[in-house]
Amino acid sequence: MRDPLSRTFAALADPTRRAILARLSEGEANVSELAEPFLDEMTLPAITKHLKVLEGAGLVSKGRKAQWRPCQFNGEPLREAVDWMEQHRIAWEDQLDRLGAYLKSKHKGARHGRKK
Amino acid sequence: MRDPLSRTFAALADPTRRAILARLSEGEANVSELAEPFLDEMTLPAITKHLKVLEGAGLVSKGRKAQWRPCQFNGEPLREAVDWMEQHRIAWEDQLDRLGAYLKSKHKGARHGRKK
DNA sequence: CCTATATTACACCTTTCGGTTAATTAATAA
DNA sequence: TTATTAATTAACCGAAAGGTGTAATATAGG
Repeated sequence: MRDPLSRTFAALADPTRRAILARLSEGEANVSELAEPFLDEMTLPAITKHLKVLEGAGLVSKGRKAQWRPCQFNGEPLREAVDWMEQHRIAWEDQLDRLGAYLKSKHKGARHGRKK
Repeated sequence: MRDPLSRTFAALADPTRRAILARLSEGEANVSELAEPFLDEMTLPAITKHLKVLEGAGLVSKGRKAQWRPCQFNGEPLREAVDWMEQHRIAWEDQLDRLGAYLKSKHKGARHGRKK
C-alpha cells in the first residue's frame, strides 16, 4: 500500500484500529488508555503496532509528555478518502438515473408506439 | 475482515481495485474489458481475484451473458463507510473548535486578568 | 463434434498482517 | 541508586493477501 489513499483505507480496514480512532475522535489519550479496552483480546505491543499503522496513514499523531505518548486524531486524510467514495457513488447514482430514464422512455415509447 | 465495514475498506485499499470500481462507476463492463488496462502489470486470474474481493464487499455484482460476465458497480456499501468517516471527522473538527475556543478564552483571560 | 473465446479454479510462491513473548528504552519516584 | 511505570523494539509465528502458470469450464458458432 504505497499511495496515501490505499494507506488510509487499509488503516480503516480493521475494527481495532477503527475503535481506537473512534476513541481519539473524542479527545486525546495515551497508549495505555487506548489499549485498555482491548487488553483482554490482545497485548500492548499489538496496540503499538496498530497505532503505528494509523500514524503511517497520518490519522494519528503522537506527542510526548514524560513517559506517556499522548495520541491525537487527525481527520485530514479522511477528506480525500471520502471524496473518492462520494465521487464514484454519485457517478453510480447518475448511471442508475440514466438507466431509469431510459427504461421509462422505452416504456412510454412502447405504449404510444414511438420514442421520447 | 469479517465485518462488512472492514470488508469495504479492505476492498478499497488497493489501487487496482479502485481503478476497476472507477471504471465500473461509468457503466457496466465484462471481465476482459476491466482487465485490459492492467494486462501489462498483471494477468487475468489476478483481475478475477480482485473482482472476487469487490464482490465479497458487495461493491460489484456479476451477471452472465453468454461467455461474458458483465460486472456492475454497486455503491450501496459506500454509504456506511462514508457515514463512519464523516461521523468521526466531524467529531474531530468539533474537538478542534472546542480547543480553539478554549485557547481564545484563555488568551482573553490573560489579557484581562480574568477568565470567561 | 470441434474449436475459439471468456472466465474461473487449482496449486504454488512470496510478502504482508496481526499477533505473541521477552528484552529494552525512557522517565519518574523512592 | 534502585525500583516502577509507560511504551517500544526485536525475533518469531501462522494466516491471509496478491501474484503466477497451468488446467478446467462455459458458451457460441461452424
